[in-house]
Amino acid sequence: MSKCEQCIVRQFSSLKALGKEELLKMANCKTSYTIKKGEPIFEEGETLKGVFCIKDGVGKLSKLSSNGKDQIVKLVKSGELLGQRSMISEESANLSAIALNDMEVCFIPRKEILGFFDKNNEFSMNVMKTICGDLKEADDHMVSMAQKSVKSRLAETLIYLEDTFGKNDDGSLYLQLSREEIAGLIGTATESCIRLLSDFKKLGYIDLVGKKIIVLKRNELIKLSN
Amino acid sequence: MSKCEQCIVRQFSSLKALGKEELLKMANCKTSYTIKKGEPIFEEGETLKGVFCIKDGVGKLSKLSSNGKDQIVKLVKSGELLGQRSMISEESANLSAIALNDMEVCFIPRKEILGFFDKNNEFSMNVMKTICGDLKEADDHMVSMAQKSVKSRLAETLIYLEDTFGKNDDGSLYLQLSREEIAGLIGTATESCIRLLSDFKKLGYIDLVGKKIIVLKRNELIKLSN
DNA sequence: CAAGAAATATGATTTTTATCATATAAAAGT
DNA sequence: ACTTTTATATGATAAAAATCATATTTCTTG
Repeated sequence: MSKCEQCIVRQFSSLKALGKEELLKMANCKTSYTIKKGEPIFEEGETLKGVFCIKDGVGKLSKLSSNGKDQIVKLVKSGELLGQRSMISEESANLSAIALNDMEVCFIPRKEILGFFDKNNEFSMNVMKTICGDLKEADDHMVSMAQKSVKSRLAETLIYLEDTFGKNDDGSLYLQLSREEIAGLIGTATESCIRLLSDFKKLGYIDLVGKKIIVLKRNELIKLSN
Repeated sequence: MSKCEQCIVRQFSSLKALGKEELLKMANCKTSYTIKKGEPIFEEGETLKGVFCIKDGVGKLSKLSSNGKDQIVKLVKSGELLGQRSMISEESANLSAIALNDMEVCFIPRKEILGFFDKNNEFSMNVMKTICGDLKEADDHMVSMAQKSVKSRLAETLIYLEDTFGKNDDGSLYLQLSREEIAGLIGTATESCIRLLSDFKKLGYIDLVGKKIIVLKRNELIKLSN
């Protein structure tokens, strides 16, 4: 069993507020495991028995719409906690969390987390700030969805993917999503997404090499995203 | 100066967790005032010096999109607190709050609110739960925006307005919004909104009497909203 | 490595939605 | 009460996006 005390990703999450004793106690009751690409950490409607701390990998939080399409609400990466909202609201999960590549996560039981809320005010404040950040993002995302064209949203998303997950040595976006996933992220039909990527390529804004996407003219994409 | 202790709407907000002493102290430092229809409580980008407790009336939280249109993110009514997010995140307001009819609000200074966070754990938990609720709503709203047609969203919104703000004696929706505001709520062009309302009327689902909207076939609207 | 499956790509067409134009009705100011 | 302004309504058209069809490419798996 690895020690939470030495875990680097903890520093990036609300858990950074925990003291030595709390960390030792947490290390004793946590379970860490691997989730394969495409597999769920939890699914919409599920009752969560604790929170998940992402040690490595990237996942998507998505919701199935009544038209059968999967809308990606948020992408999550190492350092983030999943399931906080369900702990606080005492409700089942509103979104499904699915691994986009192989992930390593730690599960921390509900009881432990609620204890931190009670005793550690800094932890509570950190969680609150995270959720407030999520709310701001969600509101902004909503306005984008409602007011911007699919083309703008695609441009915006490519910039977001570059800024958030970085690039490989060959300049391609580190996070490789399928066209369907990109479509789910911007809220459009897969074909429309593919078509617009082709358009961007023809304009010389990006290059497509297999599944890889290389941003060539960042500034043009930024212009389009408004 | 009215006493917070006897204020009914307090019971519906996070402030219900406050004790007698805290209420007396708050009553001393709060300012209550009236906001006329159409006037702002605060605007996007503004630095808030406290939170606003809505005593009476309805307001909209909206954001100006880069295309010049106003997207309504949320409607707020009596009992709700505004500006909590800004207090916690220590950021300027992400949304504008504008009165949809004459409103009465109380302003509670930042310092006072932060004190409650420090000392009153129940209050903190209440605020957290509220924000978690907002986040869930925002996520759901986002999926609607991205995946549903304008027609579905309009039907959904009419049902929401009926359920949330009720009806007048003549059966018309209590909250009278302009067509432009309804359009801002569902994220579409004003003309499209007007046209669809006319369609619904022709189908016999609603009736339009001037600005008033009367829901006639609730079930048909619910069907449409999926 | 070949065959089948899945993902990507592109064309053709339809549906949805926005935009522009203009008419009519309601509200507000003088 | 009448003019001006603003909101609502509707038609015509254009643009955006979805859908259906069908290649082509890439990935799997025996």
